[in-house]
Amino acid sequence: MPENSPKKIAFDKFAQVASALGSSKRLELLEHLAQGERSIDVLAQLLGSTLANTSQHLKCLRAAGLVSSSKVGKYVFCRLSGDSVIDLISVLQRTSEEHVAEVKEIVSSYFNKCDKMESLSRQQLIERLKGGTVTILDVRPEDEFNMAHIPGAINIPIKQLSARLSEIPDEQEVIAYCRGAYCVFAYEAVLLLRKKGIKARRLEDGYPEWKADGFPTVSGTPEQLA
Amino acid sequence: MPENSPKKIAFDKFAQVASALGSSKRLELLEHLAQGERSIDVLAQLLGSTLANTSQHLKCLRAAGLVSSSKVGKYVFCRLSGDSVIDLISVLQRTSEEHVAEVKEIVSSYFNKCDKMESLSRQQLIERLKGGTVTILDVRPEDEFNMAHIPGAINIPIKQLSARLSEIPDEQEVIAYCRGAYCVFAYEAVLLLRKKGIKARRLEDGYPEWKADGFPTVSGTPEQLA
DNA sequence: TAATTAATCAATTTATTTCTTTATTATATC
DNA sequence: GATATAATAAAGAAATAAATTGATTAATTA
Repeated sequence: MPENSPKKIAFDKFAQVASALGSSKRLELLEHLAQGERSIDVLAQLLGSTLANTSQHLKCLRAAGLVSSSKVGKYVFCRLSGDSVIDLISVLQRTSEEHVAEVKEIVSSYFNKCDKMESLSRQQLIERLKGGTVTILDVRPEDEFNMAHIPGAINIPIKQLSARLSEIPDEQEVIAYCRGAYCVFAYEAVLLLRKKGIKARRLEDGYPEWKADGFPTVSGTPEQLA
Repeated sequence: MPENSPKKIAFDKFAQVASALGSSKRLELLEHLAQGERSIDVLAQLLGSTLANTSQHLKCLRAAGLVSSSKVGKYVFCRLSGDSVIDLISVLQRTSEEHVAEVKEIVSSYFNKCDKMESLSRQQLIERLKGGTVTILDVRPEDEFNMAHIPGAINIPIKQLSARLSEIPDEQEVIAYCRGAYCVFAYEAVLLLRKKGIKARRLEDGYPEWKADGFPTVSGTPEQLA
């Protein structure tokens, strides 16, 4: 490929974007940002990394165009550059699941172990909702729920779930979701609920994919708890 | 993220797959493989790299599950693990185009310069074909055309195009395609044809995307010219 | 059987990444 | 104005990746 050809320049940029996705830490950052915007400070805490390190990773994501940011007071708030970033991550995950034996193994042995009757697709959930016989359970932390969630969902963070079982309506199947297809919260929730005799299934993806697909969402005041 | 959690393992794998895409050389390899299977020897020549170097890059792509291979005689033939690999690359390119200013700039100033009246989508081409008033021109090298191409297409490699203009039917618009959305062959073909007074446009993608989308293709005997 | 060729392996050098530490800048608060 | 805090920048150490070279392994051909 000629060194200064437009194709070479474009391919180098594609490679830069792919490289930005080539770190599990950055993928985790993107997963958090997919829930809503956050300050770098908070992201660092969520990752359990230093502020400097987190700042560097975000610099890389910004250089790749995947994340944008703006300063408000002394905080820099970061967000995904657009919903297509969620699509990209989603396709990356699905392609990996299809072609990488280890991922396939993890998914089938872990994420679907309790889900022999398969998890529910977004479209299936929509149809169930028309019947009105479903409880949508958002098991993410409260602040993520407050930023935005699926309409009609109730929020019980996974850590409080066993203590707050009484809040779940009787006689209805529960559909649990969390941060994404590979987030374990919803999986754990389904396990717990079934142990308690409650009929429960996992939504196949999480909030970000729901939003990126153009389905309706409810956004609360983004209590940007910095 | 806990070190040995299934999520961490999965994310590490996702990162490995993304990293495999994080090199313009490997992206170029994938582009060639998207046309059909090839021996490592031939791939090395196409890239202008050494055999050892190419072998190493392919090792990386195989480890990421994106490429598979099998030995026939003394040749190792490589191919994409599946059409979803084309989808992944496609989404990577489109997301980059959307969010990276440099790519957007290249695309608009280079790939669309002669295409103010926009390039044709796959679906649009299908509809045009029903009218029967279109010449589909495949400007890839002959061996790539022979491996597989869009039904009804005629093949004139870009290098021979100016000498073989007489083979193009009169009075019909020409739709040119090549290896992908960022391959310059089709662009150059359209430029040349228009200069000669022939009505011509670019297909927005290339052969790989056509195939990955499930549209019909014609596969010739894979003359594996090793 | 010897020689050739495709591919991999192994070792080396060079270049990039990643993470940590320390210093600096900007904003907010005391 | 002094101090605390969020973020970046800069510099260094450790780990990882890339390209080159030479040796090794198969399969083919002479």
